[in-house]
Amino acid sequence: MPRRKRDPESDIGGRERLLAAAVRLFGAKGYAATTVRDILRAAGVTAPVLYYHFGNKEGLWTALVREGVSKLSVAQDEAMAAAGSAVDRIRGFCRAAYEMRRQHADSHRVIWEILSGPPAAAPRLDLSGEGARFIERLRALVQEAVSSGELRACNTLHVTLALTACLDAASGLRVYDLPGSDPGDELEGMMSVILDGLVIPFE
Amino acid sequence: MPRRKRDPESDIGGRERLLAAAVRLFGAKGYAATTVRDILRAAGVTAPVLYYHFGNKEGLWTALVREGVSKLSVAQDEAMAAAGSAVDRIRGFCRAAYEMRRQHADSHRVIWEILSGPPAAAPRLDLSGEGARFIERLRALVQEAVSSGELRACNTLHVTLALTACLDAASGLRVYDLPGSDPGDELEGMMSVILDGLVIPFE
DNA sequence: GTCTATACAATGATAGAC
DNA sequence: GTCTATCATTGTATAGAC
Repeated sequence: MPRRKRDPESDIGGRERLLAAAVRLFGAKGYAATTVRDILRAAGVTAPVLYYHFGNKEGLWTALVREGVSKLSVAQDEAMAAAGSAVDRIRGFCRAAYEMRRQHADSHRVIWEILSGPPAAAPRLDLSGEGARFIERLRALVQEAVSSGELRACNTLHVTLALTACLDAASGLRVYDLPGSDPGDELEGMMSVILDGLVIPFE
Repeated sequence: MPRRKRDPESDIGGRERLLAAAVRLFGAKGYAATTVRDILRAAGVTAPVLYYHFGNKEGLWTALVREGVSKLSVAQDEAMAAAGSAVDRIRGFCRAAYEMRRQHADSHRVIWEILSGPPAAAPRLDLSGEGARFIERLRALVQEAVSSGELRACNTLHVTLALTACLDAASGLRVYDLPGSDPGDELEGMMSVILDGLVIPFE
């Protein structure tokens, strides 16, 4: 029977305590600015617990990123299976990705640091496969909308990249934030700018 | 007559040497991962030079950001004064911003770390004024295109934000980079997706 | 304005008991 | 698996000579 020392109600293991604390701190301060001591204090454990479970600071970071990537990719699978018109599914796909990023904001920021931060700021983890997979999936939906005649002929790659750019902009929480604006509304508006311009008008 | 010790051809002062070295390192590794020792070694000066000119590490960072912001905003002023149709000027404005970011990639990454990086990764410097100014300028061009009848009526804010999102995506050097793709071409393509959809068609 | 030399706190990590 | 205690290294920053 495990000891119960710091948290009377739920006695989760040190491993999980560390992961939970680390994602918050790495998400708020980035890899380099987050110290092992910070994490230990926030998790309420001592140093050997971290080094026993993860080997070192980088091991904890790596475990965290893997966990985050798998969580965020779940939203993709669900959104792909949705019903509705192709354009509706494009919107739903982006919306789902946006909501997932909001819900797991810390995980998203950790991944975002790898993707968009300085090249050598954090341990290098190759996430290009995940990024490419996201693009491919969204592009398939765009292609579907063109094939079905919902959208007019266009460069599907550029449409996909533009949609992704808008999604990333809405997901990034502080860039260009204007007073009294809601990122969710902005995402809807930006998607409309792109998609409405491609809808085949009534003759 | 100043001493000439490390650099036979151009004997610039320690202050400039530090700024040049720091922008490279901060751009490559971010604020926290870049150590004062790194900078000193790269600049070929000793510690007191840094602390004499900038007070501390954060002072050097701050000076660097201010320098970068003013450099990057020059491109805006020039692009605003350009001739051509409103749509051409929108494209030119984004193109100029993109080129400026490429040319001063390190400065851009330093600023980008503040705008899109983890909230507490680097010393907080309020750049919201610069961001808002950029949005306002681009939006004025979009509004002009609508007023002149080049573009159909639309939500100018959302169009502006979408354009900015595409610009930022193309400027971010590693996010979703696909094999054999050129960010400059992608920017052109994404701008076309947005603007061509808004062009008023011939009846 | 720049150097040599150094102070001193914070960092990531480990040994060994339990 | 987790604790106490500690280490070696690296971090930012300064004193004082020139």
